[in-house]
Amino acid sequence: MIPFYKRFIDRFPTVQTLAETDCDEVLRYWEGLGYYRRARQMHAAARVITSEYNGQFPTEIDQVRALPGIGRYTAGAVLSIALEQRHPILEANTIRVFSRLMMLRGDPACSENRRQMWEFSKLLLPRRRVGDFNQALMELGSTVCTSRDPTCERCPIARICPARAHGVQAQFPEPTPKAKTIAVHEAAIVLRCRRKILIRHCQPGERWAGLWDFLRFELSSTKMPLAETQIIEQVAKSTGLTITRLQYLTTFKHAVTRYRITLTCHEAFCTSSQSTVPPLCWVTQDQLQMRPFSTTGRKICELLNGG
DNA sequence: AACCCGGGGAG
DNA sequence: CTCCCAGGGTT
Repeated sequence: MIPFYKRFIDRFPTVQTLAETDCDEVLRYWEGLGYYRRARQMHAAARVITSEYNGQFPTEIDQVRALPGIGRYTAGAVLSIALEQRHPILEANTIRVFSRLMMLRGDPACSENRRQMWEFSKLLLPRRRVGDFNQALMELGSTVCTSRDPTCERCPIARICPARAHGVQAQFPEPTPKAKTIAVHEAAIVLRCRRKILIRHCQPGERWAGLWDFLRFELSSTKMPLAETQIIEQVAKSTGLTITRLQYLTTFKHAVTRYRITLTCHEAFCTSSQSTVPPLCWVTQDQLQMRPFSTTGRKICELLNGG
């Protein structure tokens, strides 16, 4: 994380720098971190701060919360830590601490329990050093009041913890019922024409919006040659281009939220590059490194470069 | 209120 | 492999 942070701050030292940069460039510096929406939202927020607040980060909680990508937690954290304003926070670490201090039954993620924990966090809030207090709560959850095997012997508030008093700290927080995983098969196609490769700008609402990707489709079957037939059809349908040769490259497995994706990568060739319009774009192999890709997209780029 | 998003580190 | 993570937005 630290190298990413340093590189990012070096390139975008101020809100103004961030605001005047293309989103593509910002995403390139974010590439590999995941949560790409956050990069786009931070970029959008920088533009709001420049246009609406004369480049000065707002100090009213409602103004801060109205910024793209900033919700109740982030607004409270920024204003309490940076400006010593008296706002509570609630996030993964403090949820765990509170679930033990409150002996909270049921899924801590459910809305009623969330509401109760926000109320609890308000009650706990000190009059002074709110920022330190909020950070200390998170640090306590991160280093002492841990998810598995909390070290209560080292906990500064063990004496007021009812879960500890009853010796039931291991029963909290109760596990969130987890959605079962779904197996998905996808195909990525590196489509070549002369010296160019076809890539696609992922659109708003799609996964990896704002990033670039190779042609990618969901497959109903991985059985050859049925998959090949699907690929040829899908390429024709989405680009109007006709594949003259299709070759298997490799297979990646990766997980996205509850999906377990098996991605089979192919190389394909066509003789005409006509009638391809945005969001499609033909680029040379060298130009691939200028564009932000998801991690799987970048793996395919590395494959092409002989990685 | 339910659901969506990404990837890496730890165990 | 599973669990976990300094959440917010959309529907």
